[in-house]
Amino acid sequence: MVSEHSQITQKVNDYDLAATLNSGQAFCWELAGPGEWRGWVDGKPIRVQRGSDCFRFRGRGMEIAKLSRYFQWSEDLSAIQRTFPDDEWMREAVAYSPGLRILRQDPWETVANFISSAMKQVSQIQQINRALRQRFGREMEPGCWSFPHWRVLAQSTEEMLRECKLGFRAKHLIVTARQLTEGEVSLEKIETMPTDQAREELIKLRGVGRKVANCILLFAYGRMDVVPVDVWIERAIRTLYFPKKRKVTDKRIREFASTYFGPNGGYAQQYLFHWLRTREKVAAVTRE
DNA sequence: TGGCAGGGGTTGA
DNA sequence: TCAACCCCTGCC
Repeated sequence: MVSEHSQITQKVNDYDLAATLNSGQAFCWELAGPGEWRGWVDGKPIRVQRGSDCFRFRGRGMEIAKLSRYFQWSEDLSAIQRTFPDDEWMREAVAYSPGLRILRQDPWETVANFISSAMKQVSQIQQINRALRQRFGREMEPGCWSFPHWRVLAQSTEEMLRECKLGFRAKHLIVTARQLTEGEVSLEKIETMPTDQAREELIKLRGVGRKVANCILLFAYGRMDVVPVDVWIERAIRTLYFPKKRKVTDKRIREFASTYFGPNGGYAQQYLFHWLRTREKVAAVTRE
């Protein structure tokens, strides 16, 4: 028996859905219509639309607890923002998209996405996510394929993964899928580990280095103090916070990132990242 | 239309 | 510390 589509309306405050879904943390969302997004929560295809003070969800078998955990609308955003450093750049980044949130995503899909992300742009990571679903996932609704379990990818071949536009990352993803299948690393156990230990554990996975591990900790395990330093954040820290110093080592940048932005540094980083990326796009479009 | 540089990172020497 | 990895995109 196929359950019917249902609808859930949830009141939300301070939530910029577009910025949140489009800020390089999740790769399974696409615009389905004006203000309506199509994507996945808890392995189920859903649609979400922003009303004036609410979200309207449509889908089959949705659970409010799962939606709440994924979208994190209960987090007190202004309390989080109050922990950010009070400087000109942070103020500008927060003012640019004040309702930007950090989602709580499925660990495995986050691992796979960020292994795929090495030297890739957001749109390309989205393409890979889609290709993996179509090639290896289950069709839950016409045109909607679930993200494949690691056991499925572990049984595939590097060649098959390369057909999903993974390039040299295909090797990394298939080895990681096999490591998980063999129980070499447990994504479930990481949930309760202290952050440093969790990071070491994630780095055991092939294709996961420090930056990718930090993304996984922030976007899948809710470790809000973890700041992934990618080239955007590195560039931002160099130009915004060390404008006069010529030689600032990478180590110094990482140390600065992990202390300066405070107990919710990962959140702060996401505001800077989104502001820099889209501001540049806006500048490119409006350039005379 | 085609050639070319370069990219949100990791690995292994 | 640095080249190699693969391929898509944007630019000329």
